[in-house]
Amino acid sequence: MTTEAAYLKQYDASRFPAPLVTVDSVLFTLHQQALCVLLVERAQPPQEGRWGLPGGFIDMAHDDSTRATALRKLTEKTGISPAWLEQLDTFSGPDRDPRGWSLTVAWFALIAWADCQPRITSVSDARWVPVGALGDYPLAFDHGEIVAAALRRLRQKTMYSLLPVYCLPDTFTHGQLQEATEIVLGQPIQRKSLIRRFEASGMFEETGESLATGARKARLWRRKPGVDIHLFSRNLLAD
Amino acid sequence: MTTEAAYLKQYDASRFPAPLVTVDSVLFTLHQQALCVLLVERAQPPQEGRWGLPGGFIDMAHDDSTRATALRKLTEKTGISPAWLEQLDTFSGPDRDPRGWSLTVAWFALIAWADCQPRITSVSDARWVPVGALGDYPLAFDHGEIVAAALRRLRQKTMYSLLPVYCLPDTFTHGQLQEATEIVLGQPIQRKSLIRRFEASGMFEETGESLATGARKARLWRRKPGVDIHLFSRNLLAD
DNA sequence: ATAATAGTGTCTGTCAGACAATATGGA
DNA sequence: TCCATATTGTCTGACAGACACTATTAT
Repeated sequence: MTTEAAYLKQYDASRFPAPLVTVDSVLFTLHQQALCVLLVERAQPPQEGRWGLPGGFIDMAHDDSTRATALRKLTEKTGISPAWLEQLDTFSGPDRDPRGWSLTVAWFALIAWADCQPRITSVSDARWVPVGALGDYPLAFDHGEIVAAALRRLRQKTMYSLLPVYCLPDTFTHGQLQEATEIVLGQPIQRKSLIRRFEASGMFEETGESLATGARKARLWRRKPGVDIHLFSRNLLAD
Repeated sequence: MTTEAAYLKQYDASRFPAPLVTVDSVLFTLHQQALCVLLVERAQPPQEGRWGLPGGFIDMAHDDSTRATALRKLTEKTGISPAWLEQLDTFSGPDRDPRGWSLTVAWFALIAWADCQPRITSVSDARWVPVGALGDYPLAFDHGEIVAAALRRLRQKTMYSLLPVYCLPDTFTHGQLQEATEIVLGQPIQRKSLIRRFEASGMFEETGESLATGARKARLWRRKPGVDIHLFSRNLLAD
């Protein structure tokens, strides 16, 4: 038996103290002109009754990675996979969870409201909360900080990509993307600048359909399958 | 006793299986016109004899966060704190470590070669490896992937900030920053563009001294204390 | 003086901001 | 037709790329 094999045979991870590891996600969507985040009411201690991010422990028997854990937990709540999912950061320390030294891997996700609305309303412990109304929800642990970090990431990335499309349904108009972008950034943007980027990105194709929202019909677009997000070399709203 | 307090009293984290958690850092520096990464030869199994990133387990009695773990491990090897330290990503899964389901929090760090060189040469198991020579070093676990991710982060961020200054000594010249930037990006940049950004960043002040490297003396600069890194709204080398 | 490196001036190209002009479709 | 919204045209400004030009210092 090699040294390596002998070592592994006698190795017992449970002999060492380990931090409490969780995976939490900040899932955003857009609904009624507001940026919303998915919160879950905690049914068990610790912090029973407070609101928190959807997440939980890694299921080592089934999860391939913390991404899988995040997806599993989000799918339980929304019924579908988010259109966008990226790792945000980790948050750790001896005091953030009363059970002891803990570490959470935080993920940042986007989804179209229409795609998961039926499931959310049927899950009574989950709720979409407009980010402006977060003050009314006492958040568990350091989840407020995590949401704040996710918001910064979303806003920063919206400056140099068309990330808000991942909050829109499969087909959408320029106007919907403009509205989504303005809600995320919290200020109006130049439609012309957006459309220039939209063309330059190479990410989209026309469906041939069009949508009458108010006056003139607007063309409908979809994301080209298999095409990655385009990052621009300049920011919007550079000031 | 409240429900919460009762719950915490009976809670025993060790009853639940937990992933193996480590903290690893990718520390870069510049030396002899090359971008180098600090590697450590593994003295213990698993993967004894292979090279890996400096890192290890969280010391829950002393580390306030995984940042503290990263700093502690880096300081052991280099003798000083890195000039730049940010979280890179986490890497996790059942197969990346032979001991079982594991998760590593990866940090990305920069330091000036002169600031830690004496210590490194005296620590026989640590070595600066030029990134071009990484092929000669069989890396443990998925540390090759982690280094690749750190390199992408470094190069991307160099496009919209003056991040390579954190690889320079306390005082430095425009020429040294240009050289550092060119080594990181792997291609020449316009000195004029760099100096325009240097001025606009507001991050630096003259020392009053100057340095004769070859011909005309160059002014020496230092980072203004307490001033954060400046992010530009456009990339260099946008193409 | 010459060479070599430091530092400046300035023109061009790209793309975001601004907003005017035109197109379309329903009432 | 008229209005609201969609879409396009085009001018301006900021800033990176390019490169010529001037300044300084060791030899």
